[in-house]
Amino acid sequence: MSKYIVTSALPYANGKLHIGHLAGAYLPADIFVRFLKLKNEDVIYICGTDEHGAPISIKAEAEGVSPKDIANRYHEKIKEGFDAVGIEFDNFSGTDRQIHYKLSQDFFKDLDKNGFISIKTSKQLYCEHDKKFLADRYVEGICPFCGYEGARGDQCDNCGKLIDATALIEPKCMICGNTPVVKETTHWFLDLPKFGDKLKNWIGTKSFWKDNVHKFIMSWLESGLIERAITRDLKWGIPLPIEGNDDKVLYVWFEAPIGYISSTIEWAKNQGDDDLWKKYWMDENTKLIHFIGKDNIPFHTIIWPALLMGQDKNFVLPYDVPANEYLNLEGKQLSTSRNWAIWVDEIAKDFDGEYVRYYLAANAPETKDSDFVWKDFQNSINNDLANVLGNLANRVFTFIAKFYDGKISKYSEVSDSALELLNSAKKIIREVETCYQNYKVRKATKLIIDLARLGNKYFDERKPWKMVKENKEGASETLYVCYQILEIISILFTPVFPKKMSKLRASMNLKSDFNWDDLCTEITDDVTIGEFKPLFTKIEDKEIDTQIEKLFANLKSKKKEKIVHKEDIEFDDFEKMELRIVKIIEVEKIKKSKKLLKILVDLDGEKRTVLSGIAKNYKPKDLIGKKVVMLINLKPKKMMGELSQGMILAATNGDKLSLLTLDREDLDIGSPIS
RNA sequence: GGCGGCGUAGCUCAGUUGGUUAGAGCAUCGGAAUCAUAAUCCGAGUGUCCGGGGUUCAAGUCCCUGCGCCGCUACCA
Repeated sequence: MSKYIVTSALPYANGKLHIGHLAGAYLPADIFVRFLKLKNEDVIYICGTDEHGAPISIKAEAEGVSPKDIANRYHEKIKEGFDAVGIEFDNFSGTDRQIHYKLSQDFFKDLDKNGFISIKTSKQLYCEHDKKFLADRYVEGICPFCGYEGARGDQCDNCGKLIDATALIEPKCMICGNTPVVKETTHWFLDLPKFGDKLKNWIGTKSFWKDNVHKFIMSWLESGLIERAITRDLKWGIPLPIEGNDDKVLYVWFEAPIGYISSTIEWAKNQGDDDLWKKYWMDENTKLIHFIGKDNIPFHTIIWPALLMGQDKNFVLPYDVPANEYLNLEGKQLSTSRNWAIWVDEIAKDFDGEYVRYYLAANAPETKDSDFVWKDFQNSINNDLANVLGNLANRVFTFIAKFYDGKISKYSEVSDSALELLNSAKKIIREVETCYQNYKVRKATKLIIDLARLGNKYFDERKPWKMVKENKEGASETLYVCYQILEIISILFTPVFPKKMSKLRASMNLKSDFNWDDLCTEITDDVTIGEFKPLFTKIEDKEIDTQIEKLFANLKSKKKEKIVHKEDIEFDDFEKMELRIVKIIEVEKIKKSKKLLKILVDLDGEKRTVLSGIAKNYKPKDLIGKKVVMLINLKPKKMMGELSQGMILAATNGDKLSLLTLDREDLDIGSPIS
């Protein structure tokens, strides 16, 4: 028997969980693990929060608490979210614990000793007031690309581009507000290219990996591996284990995946056997399976395996990395910043957590992005669960109670239709098993609901309500067979509905200690049913309408961004700008660009070429003849091989854009603006 | 522009290595039934499988091309 370590991506401890997280990395893993446990496999399910990095320490400083407080707070919130929907880890740790510190430092030391670490100096922003390097989010300034004022040191929130902090215009230290200086700093790099061949060979053995994962890795490998910095100038994190460098910490992406191991070590200690973790991590037969979202593919298939390969200890390498695609919400991509999301704790408050499990399982983004649609959520629950499965259970139970005082016996003769049904059930059992084994949760749920449909069909065909009047014995066969079908479903659906199915089994007076093999043994005893209440209650239209309203209300409330005023300027400053009316005479698209238009304008005889990023909002032919406002004396700039001599003014709001035009057409070209 | 993905019934999607008359659920219409949470069951379907070309005895599936949409990326003076 092989052992399994199943992990889900470590959630970052500075925010809550939303349904996209669940659908991608947690629910599929949880279902897989519950399935393996049903099969009595030796499996541990490991996770924990990722607690270091700049965003957490910045939030901490903003709130005047310690980073640890932030990490602890969200660790608890995230855990509550998981509990609410029944995601059950064998261990849920965090990366700010001693075990993890030591292990991460050991990882670094081994890599260093084995020649996989190099040192480089580079330029970074340094605040002389706070005496520290301003990594990533510790600095804000004007985005060199879009001009957005709140751009961070690593990325601009407005245009989404990655930024080299030294390129920021008017950078400001987030702590004191002073202007930082550019200073050299030293960083340690992981020499990824040295692992190139080894990685290629290893990945070559992974032909069974999901197609999307394989494609992603190959394009990464082909574009060439580069050395990657694994240290940061921060206080919050795991200190670099090299003397005299206590101002450096290991970068989160380096240490976070090590959390899978340290969480397992913690688990072993809790089990009272400190070395137990080695039996999993150091056995080459262990199947290490990482469930992640698609954004995590390179880390888990290239960098993390490289880290493992560079160790003295023989750690097992990932066996499989089933990466899921994204879950959209009502047709649009989930977005935390725009508040376009459904939070796990909130949905679990309004609906049964297992409804959420079912819907997300039935719509898992396994091969492509899928969509969470509230109306569809309601439909799935009401039709599949309440009407099909719930009703099957309900009609069988009430029938047995009503006509047989809650007790029926094994039938003596089996009808053809019963045989047919039981054979279909056997086939479905095999198919469901294959699906679970291959992370195909979506198909598994569909198959099980199909079985419930077959049950209803069989019940209708046999018409026990009629037969019971003439041949009570014969009618009991139908009930007995349906009872068997329900028993099968109670096992098949346990990975998805652990609670509901155990409730169902309790009503059926079935043993609470059961496993997958029980699917092969037919019940032959008399059965007595217990107390029964409907398994699934329907979701009313009103409830869904409320949710939809809430969703859009959130969106609106977030859309209103505060207007941040700029510093006052002198009239002279304004006078410096030469703004004039120009007429557009020729427009053509720049082939290589989606947004840029090349515009030729007439400035009272003089002609100028301007590039403008308005191709998404205006068609070239609609622009010709328009009189617009242009900044004339802006320094010319080359873009996409063309020289732009000025800037056409436009108002923007999100995707909307409008050129500034005149409300009196008779004004001359070249008229100044003042 | 580069890389990747997608385009199948009104809607959400299945469609394995090319192989009979292209499927499921929902919604719609008609019927049966009354054990059951008005639940269930049966029947009816509607399709230029995005367009065009090609390979093949055979294409939703493979190749080329055009269009449309999405994601990442570059671009936004």
